[in-house]
This record gives sequence, structure tokens and C-alpha cells, in this order.
Amino acid sequence: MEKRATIKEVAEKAGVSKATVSYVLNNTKKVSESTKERVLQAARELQYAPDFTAVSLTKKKSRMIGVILPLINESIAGIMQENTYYNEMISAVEKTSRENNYDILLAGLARPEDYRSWVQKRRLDGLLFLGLFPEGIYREMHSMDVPAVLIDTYESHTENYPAVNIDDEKGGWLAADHLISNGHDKIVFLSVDLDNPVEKERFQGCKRALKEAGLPPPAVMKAEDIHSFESGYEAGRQLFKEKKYTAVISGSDTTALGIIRAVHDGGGKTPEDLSVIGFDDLRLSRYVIPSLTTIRQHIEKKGTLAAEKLVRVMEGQEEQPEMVDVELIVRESTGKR
Amino acid sequence: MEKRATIKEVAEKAGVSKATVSYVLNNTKKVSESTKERVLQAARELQYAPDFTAVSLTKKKSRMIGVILPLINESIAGIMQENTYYNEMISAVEKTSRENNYDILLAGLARPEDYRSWVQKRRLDGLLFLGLFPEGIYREMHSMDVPAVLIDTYESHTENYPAVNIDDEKGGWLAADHLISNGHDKIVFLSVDLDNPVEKERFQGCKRALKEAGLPPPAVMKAEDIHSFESGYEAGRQLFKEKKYTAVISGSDTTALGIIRAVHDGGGKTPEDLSVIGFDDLRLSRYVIPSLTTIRQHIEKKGTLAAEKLVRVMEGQEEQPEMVDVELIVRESTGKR
DNA sequence: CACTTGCGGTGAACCGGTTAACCTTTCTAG
DNA sequence: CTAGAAAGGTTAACCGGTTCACCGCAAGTG
Repeated sequence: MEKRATIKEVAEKAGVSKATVSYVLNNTKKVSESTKERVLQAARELQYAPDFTAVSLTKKKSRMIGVILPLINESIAGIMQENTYYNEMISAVEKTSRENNYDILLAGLARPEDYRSWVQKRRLDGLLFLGLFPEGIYREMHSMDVPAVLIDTYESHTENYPAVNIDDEKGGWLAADHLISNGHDKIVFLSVDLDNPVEKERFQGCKRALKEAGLPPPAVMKAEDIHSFESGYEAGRQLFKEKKYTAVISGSDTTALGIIRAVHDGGGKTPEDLSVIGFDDLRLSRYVIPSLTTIRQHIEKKGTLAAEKLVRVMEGQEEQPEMVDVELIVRESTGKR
Repeated sequence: MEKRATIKEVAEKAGVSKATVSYVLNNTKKVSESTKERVLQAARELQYAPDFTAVSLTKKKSRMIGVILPLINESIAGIMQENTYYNEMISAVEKTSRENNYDILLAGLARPEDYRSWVQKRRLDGLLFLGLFPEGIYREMHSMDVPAVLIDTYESHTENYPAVNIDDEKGGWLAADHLISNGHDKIVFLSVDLDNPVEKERFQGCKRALKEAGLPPPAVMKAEDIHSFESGYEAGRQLFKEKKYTAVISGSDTTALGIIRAVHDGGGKTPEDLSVIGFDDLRLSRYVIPSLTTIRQHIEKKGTLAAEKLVRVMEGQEEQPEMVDVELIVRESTGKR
């Protein structure tokens, strides 16, 4: 229908040159009040909005930031469908970005080389990595000199990118300490991979708590992944069958829910048969039955902080890593031994 | 660090003109095998990826689609954090889009005029509306002739945009019928606004089921919104206090969870004290305790369908509305009267 | 009164691609 | 042997903005 108006049309309508229109709209050079008014009027009437693809070309800034999510089965669906952690994060990021006039592009990318070409193609001004990615990626990104902020990653991998973390060690400690003070001594730590820095930190925290209580390090049980209900369910089934432990520390609330369900299906009860402690404190965690004892991390705050940090980095400022505090939230899924 | 390579550099390196490079890369004109090889080689070595902002400018296509979410409190957070329905949808959309070489831009827009300028600024090739928006928006969009596909909206509003729906009437019917055949006759329908076409359809379905069973139309109870745990909790609290009804039909699984929790907190049990039936069948619905009886809509399928439809519309094809089937999933949150 | 200065504005190059029009060579056919 | 077509490239205009260099004119200066 209507064609979008261009700057040329606005210029003609206002009887000035393209340059003047640009100066007026960007407030980037002195223009007399009267012409300014004429230009603005014309722009308004034509419903003019500058074409960012053209602007990006000259300014070399797209005002878009890429938000990169981990893939499960070649798709971000795995993560977004199962674990609302990411959703809470994304919404916070979207909000902060919009407030700073950035649009966000959402993607899960498969092959490392896709990252580079994505950034190049879209001229992304910055990148937000949600979670841990293969190490090579960061180096690759670094070599193209694109601002980035990392969430939930540790220094060993970051190539000096600023990161936003939580205090995972403390989280692990809080979880273990809570269980210990409820009389548990047969505690198991559910883990996908203790080499993952996040899990490693949490595990360190657990160990420290147990040590402080004069107990040996916790047992470790392998899980398929840290995000899904199903992997929790599977773990829960085994734990309930073996009956070797009285408490389990799970990597996420989502997984905790799976464990609890498995215990239930096996005929057991939470926390009577198995105390379960989650991680994250998702929205739903206070509503499920039993509600989840969990380590709360302020997800929204983390997302906001990361986005703000990215904005500053894109503006050329130096930024330091930041650590968000965690907190133990005691609810119904854990109990006295 | 490294500057991104431009087509000019590739051309020089390969000893040909910019045009030739473009022809080779887009396979849009005959070029001899030998030159083609040289060009590809040069492109590879320089890690060249065409700049989409430049491409968009000439082709007048950005290969980006905008995904628009409803706002709660000026942010999409409200919806993404509470109700995973949207997340499941978005992931499906992202996947399908990527497969078709489109990137997605995520946004919740506040004022109607923002939509227009957003589309213009970003040169969006198409729009996906998730949910119902103020009527004026669609007209506005229509006037700019941008392809769009609507999800969960009904004709009265759509200005002839193709839409992807579920059979809400049937959903309502299935829910009511299930309850009736379990002996319930004091059923309440939880609703935000019966003028909302989605809710209206579901309510129609309920009424039909009750009528077919020789019962009067169901009572209606007002809820704050259809998406949040909290609005369910509030409703549940009241319902349990009044004890006038034996079963409630909720607008979403999220809300259902809130209801169940409220009953629990009041000292009651689900389904013994109140049968609760949800809508959506989210991932978590089979894991919570009690697991939710619900009307399943294949969310992922809906998202995929909608994205595919949008791709076709953007390619100039005519498209018809589509309706996805729903299905009753019986679990633990409903029981015999 | 001639000479700078400042104001308000314009022209044109440029960003990085695409593509229509055109130009050489070489091949084919009459 | 020559006209015409096909093959393989190149040139240059264009997309819609931004911005640098420059320009005309009125006001200020010595």
C-alpha cells in the first residue's frame, strides 16, 4: 500500500536538502528554528522513520544485539521449553535493551563458524552469551572484536570478556549446609559434568560445608543434563530405588521437579523419603507441591545487569565481572532427617 | 581487530570485479568454473560474509521477522516469566525461521505507533503476533502492507490476516464433558473477559457440553489474567473458601497450578476438594503433583505452522487460516465427584 | 571600507552490496 | 568469410541514509 517515506521525500516536502533533514532529526548540527519546524512537520505528516539498514551502513552500528542460547538437539527449544530460567533472563534482557534503544536478535547457533558470519551479516553491535559454550567460540568472537558479555561462565573460558555470575560456591555451600543442619549426612550431588565451572564451584561449596561439619565429600550422581524435567525424573527414579541417600542437591528447579515426581511415582514422598533442593528459584517453585527449597538467584537482576553492562561495553567503557548474591529459600521439599 | 572483509576486497583478491563476486556468491549469473573457484577461494580466505544491512538496502528485504508479544506492566517479562506457553511457541518459531534463513527480532511494543516505526526502521519482512492485540494495530499494519500471521486470534479482528488457531470451542467442550462424565455438575469457568474471542469460544464449548447433558450454563468467575500463577492462586483461594463448586475450568496450566496451590494452602486437596482442569499441556504439567488434567494444544506445532505460513506469505502466496486440533489429557488434577 | 567570522544551509562522496546495460571474445552457421 | 549469438566479464547507477567540505550572506571588527 503506502510506500514508506524516505528522507528525500521529507526533504522535498520541507523544501530543504537531505542533509538538513538528517541534521534536524539527529540534532547533530545547528539548524534555524523555522526550518527545523518545517522538517519535523513534514516528517510527521509522512510518518517518516529512518531506515536502519541504511543508517547501519554509514554509522557502522546496527543497534542490534545478539542473544545466544545453547542448543539442545539443534534447537534452542530444548532449553526454552524446559527451563524457564532462560525465559526469565531473556525478558529482562529484552526490557533493558529496548530501554537503551537496542533490538535483540535471538538465536541458537549450531556450528562455530555460524557465529562469526551471523555477527558479520547482521552487523551486531554486541553479543550476550547465555550459558557456557565451546571454548573456541569466545576466541573466535574476540578475534572479530565484537563486544560481548557472558552470563554464567567463569574466567578460564572468557578471553577477558566481562561476565555476570552468581556466587555458585556459596550456593553450593548454602544448599549443603541447610541439609546438614537438618540432620542429613547422606547427601548426593547431581551433576552433568564436574568440569563445567559452574557445577564445579557449586560442588566445591558443598564439599566445604560437609567438611566444616566434619563429614566426607558428597557422593556425585551423573545426570543427562542440568535443565530438563526428564533428566531429573530419571535420577529420581534411581535414587528412590537405591535408597542410599536422604537428600539430593539438584542443579536446577526444573530438574528438582523431575526428581520429586519420580519419587512420587515410586510411591514415596518428598521430603519424607528424599529431601530435594533446587537451584534458581523460578516463578513456579513457590507454587508447586511440595514447593521447592532452593537457592535463589535473582535472575531478572542478572539479566538486567548483563544487558546494562553490554550497553556500556558497546559505548567503549571498560567493565569488570560482576557477581550476584544468592540466597537460601527454605520451603517444603526439604525436611528433617 | 580484523576488519570484516568487504566484497571489494574479495574482488581484488580474486582479480575480478565486485559484480562478478556477487554473481558467484548468489549464483545469479553464469560465471566460468575457474573464476568461480578463484572467487570462492578468496571469499573463504577472507572469511567473507555479505553484509545484510547493505543487501537489505538494495533487495528491500531484511530477512528478519518481528515476533510481537503482549506486554504486562510495560514489558514482555510478565508473559514470558509466568507462562511457558509463549516460550514453547517462540522456540518453535525461532527454529522454523532459522531453517528458512530468517532471523527473529523479539519485542513487546508499548504504543501503537511504535509498531509502524519498528517495522519501518528495521525493514521487517514479516510479523508474527502472539496473542491478541488492540484492534487498531492490525489495521495500522495492514495499511503498511507488511505480511503478518496471527496466532490465537479470531477473524473479527484480523483484517484478513491469516491466523493459526486451535479449536477453542472443542477445547471448552472437552473440558466440560470430561468433568460432567465424572459426575460434576457444579462447574465454574474462570475467565478474564468473555469478550475475548478465545475465551468466548471456550465458554461456548462448555455451555454446549452442559446443555447436551441437560445442565444449565456454567458459572463464571472473574480472574485478573489468564497467564499468571498469582491470578490462579487468588481464584483458588476464593473457590476453596466458598465451596460452591466442585470443579473449575482454568484458562491455562499456569493458572491451574495457582489454583491447586491455593487449595492446598487452604488445607484442601486436589482433586478431592476441587477438580481442576487446565489448558495448554505445558511441559511441566505432567511432572507437577498432582499432574494436570488439561486440554492439550500442540504448541510447537502451532508455532511451526505459523512461521511456515508467514514464510509463504512473505513469498507472495495466499494463505488460509488454519486450525490445530486439541485433545483431552486426563491426569490427576480431576476426579470423580 | 575591506576583512574576518559565524550562521544556516547545500552538494557530493561514501557505506557495501545488487543488477541492468553494455562490452569483448570466441564459437557457430549460412 | 562474415553476421550473429553465446559466454564471461565489467561499468555504473542505485538503495537511503550520514557527514565532510564548502558556500553565500549578514554581522562584527579595526
